[in-house]
Amino acid sequence: MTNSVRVRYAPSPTGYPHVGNIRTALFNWLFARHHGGSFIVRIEDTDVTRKVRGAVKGILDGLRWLGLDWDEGPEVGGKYAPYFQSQRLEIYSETAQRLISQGDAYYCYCSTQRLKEMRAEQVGRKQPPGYDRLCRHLTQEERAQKEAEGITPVVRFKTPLGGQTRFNDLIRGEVVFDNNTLDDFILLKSDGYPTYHLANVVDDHLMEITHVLRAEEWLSSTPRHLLLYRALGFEPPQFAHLPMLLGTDRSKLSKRHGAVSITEYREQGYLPEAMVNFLALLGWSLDDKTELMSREELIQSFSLERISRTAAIFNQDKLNWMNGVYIRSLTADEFFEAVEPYLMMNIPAGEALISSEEYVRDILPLVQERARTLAEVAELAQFFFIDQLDYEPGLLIGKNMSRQSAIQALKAAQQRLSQLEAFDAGSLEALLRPLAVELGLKTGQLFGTLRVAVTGRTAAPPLFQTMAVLGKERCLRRIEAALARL
RNA sequence: GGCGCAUUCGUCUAGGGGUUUAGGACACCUCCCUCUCAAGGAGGAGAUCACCGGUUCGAAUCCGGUAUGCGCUACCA
Repeated sequence: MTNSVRVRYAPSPTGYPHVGNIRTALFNWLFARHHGGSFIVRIEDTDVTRKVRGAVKGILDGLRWLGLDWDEGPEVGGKYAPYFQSQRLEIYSETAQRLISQGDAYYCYCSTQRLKEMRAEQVGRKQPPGYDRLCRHLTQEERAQKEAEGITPVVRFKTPLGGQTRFNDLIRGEVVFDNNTLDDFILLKSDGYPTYHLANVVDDHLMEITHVLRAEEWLSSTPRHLLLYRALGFEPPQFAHLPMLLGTDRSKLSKRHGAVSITEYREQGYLPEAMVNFLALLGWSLDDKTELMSREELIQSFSLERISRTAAIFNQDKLNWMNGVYIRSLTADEFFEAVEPYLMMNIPAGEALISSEEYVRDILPLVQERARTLAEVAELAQFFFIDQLDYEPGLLIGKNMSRQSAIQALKAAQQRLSQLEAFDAGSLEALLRPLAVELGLKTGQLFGTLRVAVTGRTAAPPLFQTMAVLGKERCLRRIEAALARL
């Protein structure tokens, strides 16, 4: 297949995998899969000072968790290896050398101190800050002089002084920049590492990337990249700048908006399918109503044309809703599998799981439709796992009930229940409903009192099923304990 | 400050000159179901389509300007 689509996800391992970043990965992946192309992961570890240990693993684990498999990249290798930019340093410095000898780049010896002062002065004069090109015209002697002083230079690109750079963004349409608003940006840092601009352009070319789908924050850098492609004689890929993801206050999504790392969402018990579905809808839509879509459906219907141009706010409420939908759609076995690790993290639930998986499996259907996250499950089912219920005794006395009537109700229930042979939901209902009438209570009153006695809560799964799962022993003991509290 | 991008219910969005009294979803409210909570069902409220001009018989949709927001303006990506 010729002209096959090749896209890449190029994260920088400077922290944990941010959902905004992962959304970019998702769009790239969907685009590649939709077109039967290749999805490549390339680690852009060119900033030694910001490198974070374990970040690469976090990113890859995040992709794996969401089911975003890559055709080339770390662990799987590929024709264009290596896929870590820190292992491709020679390529970049050779390219920089070539640019210098072509006259498209030059050494710059300016100190960070001078650069800082220059910028401060420019800002003070309300001038746009930017490199003043001092070293662009250094003579041979001046350069030799600087070298003799032992200054390690950086390499800067000779940005054309005039003209315009334009391109057709696949999402935003034609974008035009005047070259004179661009300064002579750095290609190679003094530590020998390339900047994003150089490494990105070189690798996208070498790895034969056909489409660059990246966040909007890169839009302003695109003319620099285009200028580089031209100087290098490379044919540029197509660009598509994705809308950004914002926090609830419309600023760039960050820590203070809550969870931002995909790892955190995983820990909180969001299902990967829900996460993929939700993230896909942030900046992309199929039509005016379709919202619930599987990975396959997303792949099939994904297209660049339907990506929106406006930044999107990450709506946690909607994610919660969607995750609940996905949780409810799970079969009993799938739900058990999914929730098991979360139960193990909760001490009483974990112990129950170890001592009787059957018991836990009986409990799960009662909480499945009430949980929005897997982490919530242990909390919702907590009363199934502990013996000492902790609740306000007053809760046993329902609306329009007296302490006396609550005691009377519990005693009567205790008495009847102890004689009940078949302790299943149907039998319990057949026994308890008439009992309410007998006691002159509304069903809601009797059941409410029993619910608190048996679960310690006013909101819980349906009473009869709950009691059936708890079993006769436990129910009677809890009623006894409730009586003691009144 | 300069440059760039954007602007439809609180939020995600549909819509791209007449089919729109601007549709859907989340959240919110009411009712139904009901032993509570969920889930489900039926409704409701919520957007003068940022603003001002222009083009047109007709504009949320096209054009211009303004405002606002965001991004870039690093030997960070």
